[in-house]
Amino acid sequence: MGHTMREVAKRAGVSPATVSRVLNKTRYISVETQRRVLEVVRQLKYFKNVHARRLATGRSDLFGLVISEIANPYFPEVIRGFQAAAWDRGFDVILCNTQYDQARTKSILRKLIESDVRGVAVMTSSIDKATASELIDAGIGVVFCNVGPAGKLVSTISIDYQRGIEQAIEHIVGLGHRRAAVIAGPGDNRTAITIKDALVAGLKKRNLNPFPVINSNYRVDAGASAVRAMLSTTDKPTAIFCGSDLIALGAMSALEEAGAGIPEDISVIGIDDISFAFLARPPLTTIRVPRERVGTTAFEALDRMLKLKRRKGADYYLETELVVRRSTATAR
Amino acid sequence: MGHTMREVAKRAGVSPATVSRVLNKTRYISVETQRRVLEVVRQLKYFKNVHARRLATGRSDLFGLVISEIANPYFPEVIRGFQAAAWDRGFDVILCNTQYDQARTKSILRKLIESDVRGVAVMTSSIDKATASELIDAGIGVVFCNVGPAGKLVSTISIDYQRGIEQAIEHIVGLGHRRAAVIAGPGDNRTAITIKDALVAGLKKRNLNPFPVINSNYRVDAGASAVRAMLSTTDKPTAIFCGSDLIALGAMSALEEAGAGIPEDISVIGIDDISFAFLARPPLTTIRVPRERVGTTAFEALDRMLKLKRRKGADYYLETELVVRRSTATAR
DNA sequence: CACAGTGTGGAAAGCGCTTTCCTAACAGTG
DNA sequence: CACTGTTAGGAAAGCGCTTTCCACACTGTG
Repeated sequence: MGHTMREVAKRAGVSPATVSRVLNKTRYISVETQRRVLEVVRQLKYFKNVHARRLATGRSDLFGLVISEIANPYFPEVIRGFQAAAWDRGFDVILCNTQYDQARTKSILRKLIESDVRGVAVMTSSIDKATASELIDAGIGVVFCNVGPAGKLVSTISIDYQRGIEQAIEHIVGLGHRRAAVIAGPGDNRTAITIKDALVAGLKKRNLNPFPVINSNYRVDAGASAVRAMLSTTDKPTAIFCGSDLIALGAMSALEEAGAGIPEDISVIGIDDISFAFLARPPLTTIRVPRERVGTTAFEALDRMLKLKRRKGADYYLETELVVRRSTATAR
Repeated sequence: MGHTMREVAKRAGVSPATVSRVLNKTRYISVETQRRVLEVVRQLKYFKNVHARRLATGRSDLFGLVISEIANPYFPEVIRGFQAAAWDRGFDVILCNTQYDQARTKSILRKLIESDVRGVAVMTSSIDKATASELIDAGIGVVFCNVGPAGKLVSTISIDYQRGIEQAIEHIVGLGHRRAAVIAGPGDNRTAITIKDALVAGLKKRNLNPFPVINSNYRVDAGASAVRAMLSTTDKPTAIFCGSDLIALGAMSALEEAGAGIPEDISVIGIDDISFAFLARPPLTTIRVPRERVGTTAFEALDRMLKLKRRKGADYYLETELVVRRSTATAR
């Protein structure tokens, strides 16, 4: 469709090599020749072909970012962070949603390998160890973000929920609550389990033996149905810890429907601090996860790992912290 | 890094051509030969190189999707729709955020051309006609989604806000409201202007002369400050039309802070029906934009246009409809 | 038996770039 | 003046695939 370098070279009266060198500034070319070449490039509206370039250089400037579902409000900031970090260093990113679908995930992985990406950041638990090793075998750097197995050759980003959860429980205990419930995320999700365990352990440590944990999924209506189930029992909690902000928002809407006041009757705490958390009514008290930094850190982890001659994974930890808003108050 | 087709061919005792044909099912190859080739492919964990392929075939299987900001909740479903449609037909998509930055937009455009994408869907108003024509000159299909100029060689997707807005105004009038305000989106945004004009015209037609329109931006706190300004005047509206759900959510939170009941004192209506609209409290009455269909339609528009030998843009219209929830009620 | 048709596979010419050598011209040095 | 260096640029060999053209071996037909 477009023009080729050879055409540009001919019109400028130079060799393709020279054109390449001018365009990539890869060697000094006399000012006059440069001018001629650039002039022709402008006239012809020439753009170099990235596929040919990648083939010739033998290395790609691509990174993959694998998430589960783009509509999940957890991801946008992560994506932004990752992309920004990659762009800053002249790399491009291929964004892939698994949509929680195994077959699709397989085919995504294949595409990433075929695209010869340098590294991929995996943000979804739907990739298992075997699948990941395909990447590693292909010489591709891998970083798992709060999912999946650590390993000699993969880096990991771990979100330390511990601290935020500690703060949250202290906050709630300090407000005089004695009966707390936990609505956890899906039972097959590593992050959800970690959070649930931390919550339960923390509550037990302070002798607030938690209500039976309710597992839900991350869909927006999951929190709602969990709450409806909870309210149908006689013994009601005065505080609810939710495995994500989405669950918390669902819970809040069900609580309101049931006529329970937040925070007068029941306090609600979420996790993530998605952008809507502070727009909720009342604004949601939540444990903030530094999502944009998850993205940038993931990229940097890859970048660093790939620079090592003897490749070796590293582990990164990111802190969480409690953000107190108005969905929590003294127990009545 | 990986193996090449030649290596596979040698180990399987065939020619590279045969390997290519087996892998792409591009010609019948005897079952026995196929088996041998595939066996070697498995042994070697061979993956074909997509850059070489694209270079050899001379056409790419890539489409570009240009949005402004991935954290804007309007986009995720659009992206999902576009990606899904592309994947279904074996194409890949390059997702680009302009972040409202001109320089960045320039460089994105260049990258898309260099990547030899077949078409690009533009969902942000930060690309002007001149820039778009660079794409067209490069033989790339272009579709504008509710932004930018129509033209001989570009297709457009237009969201028909008219109908939804009609319904919304009727709804509000039917509830007995006589004093309505409009908080519009940014004044330099084509969509925002369209919506504002339609709202104002509709209100005037029914003799509800609207309050002075307040322009805001799409940031989440814009609605809030608009409301604060509005409430400081003596004459208060009983209904507020917001240029987007985000603005509406901001408005609601400011109204609550100011002690105004929704919907008892003031009804609020948004536009978009983002996924959080129904989680708001009260759940937001809003004009739904079929976002996923915007994405799929955009892709189909490109696909169709590119199939024409004599390329020619077409225009597509997508309907909106009112979704009544609980943020609107009879005027008091 | 000659011939066309068909089914299976190989040879080789690119695709549009990058990059390694080379070369020619010129300047600087002892 | 012979030499070494340096500087600006060209020739050409790929990068790893696809695809056209060709060839060979069969089969079936008149």
